[in-house]
Amino acid sequence: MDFKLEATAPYTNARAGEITTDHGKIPTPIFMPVGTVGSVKGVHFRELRDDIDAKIILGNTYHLYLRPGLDILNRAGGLHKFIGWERPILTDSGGFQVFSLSSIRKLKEEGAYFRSHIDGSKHLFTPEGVVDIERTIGADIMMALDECTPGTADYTYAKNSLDLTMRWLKRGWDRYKSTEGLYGYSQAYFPIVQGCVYPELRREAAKAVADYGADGNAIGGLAVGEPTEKMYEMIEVVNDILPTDKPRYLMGVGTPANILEAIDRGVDMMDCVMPTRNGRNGMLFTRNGIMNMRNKKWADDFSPLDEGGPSFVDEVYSKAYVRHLFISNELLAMQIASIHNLAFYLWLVGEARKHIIAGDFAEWKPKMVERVTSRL
RNA sequence: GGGCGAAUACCAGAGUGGCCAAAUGGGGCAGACUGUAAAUCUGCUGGUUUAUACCUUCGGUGGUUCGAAUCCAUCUUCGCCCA
Repeated sequence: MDFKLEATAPYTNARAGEITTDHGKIPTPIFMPVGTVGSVKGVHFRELRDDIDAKIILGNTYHLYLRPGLDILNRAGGLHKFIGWERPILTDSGGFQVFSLSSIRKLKEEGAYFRSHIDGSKHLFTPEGVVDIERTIGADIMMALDECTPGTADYTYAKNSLDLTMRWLKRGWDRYKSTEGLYGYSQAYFPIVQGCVYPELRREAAKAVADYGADGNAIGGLAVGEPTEKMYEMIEVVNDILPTDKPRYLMGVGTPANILEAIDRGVDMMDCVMPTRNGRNGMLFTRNGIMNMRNKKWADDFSPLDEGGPSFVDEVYSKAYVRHLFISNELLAMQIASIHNLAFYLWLVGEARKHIIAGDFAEWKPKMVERVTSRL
């Protein structure tokens, strides 16, 4: 994997660049749709590629390990072949499941013990084991196993949690360095900065992570319960230390405004379930603000879903029709919303990139933040 | 013409003397959702600008009772059965 920094916008830390992987190039800043179980929910790959123009998608180690399992993935020749997606894939390590499935997992020094949310069976995720799984999945970018510390953790918890994550990183990194990809292309391994909302922990983590000299570095444990301002502050603290010549990946963030603010602070890659999940639940993000498609006010609004928007669904379907589909609980509603939201997210980071290169990102961003946060 | 049964909030449908402004489901209105156990979850859904408060409601009318959606009489409408 290679990263080329192309431009930095004046008066900000926003950067434009390009990641090169064996499955293609990724312009940055970039938003990565989440396809946890090998599917971006409700969206065909043709739409994802040709309409949304996603450059890279996510898969999840924990979910794919449980289903379909490593044997199937290995025999399929890796996840790309299994799902029919030829562009890059990044896999999360299961670190987020350490957070989100906290009721059915137990952390030990050796790793994270999970009970499967599917059948209750017991599984152990070690830093080394996760690398092996991600090798089998064949992700272009593999994430280190971490503990995604809750944003509300106290200092002692956060410190111990970070220390564990850093010990796990060493073990995962060693496994990564001593193994190779199974399918003939290279795989990168990104360490993750934790440290909750404590600047000194974040700095300590960022320095330690930077020392590995990985192909890219991630910021995790944000947008997990802490105030938004704290999140922005932590991004600044960490990006002050992470190398500028490597991509920075802010994990799991966020709203359109979060994304613009993160880009402003030097983040290059982001992912979030929001465009798909909130889309399925009737929420549309647009250049002009947020729409709840279930609201009565759209019932007789026959204007295009998002006139001049980046996806075909924005023009061919009316607001009234999409509201009708949501009210009727039709599958098509969720598909249209997911396509729209993802296309919008990709459009948004694409615009950010243009303005970074043009040099007027600092003027463009606040106006855009105001627009995307308003409610229609 | 006779017999039986039923009428409850937007719909369906519980409730059969006080704990009933009335279960539950649907529908409706709004909100939440951030490295996906999520096509999910939460609130509201008679009126009174707030309400553990008051007012008006359970087909109509009239009664019994301290008290009625619940008991009685009668009328109306609907359904089924017999002529």
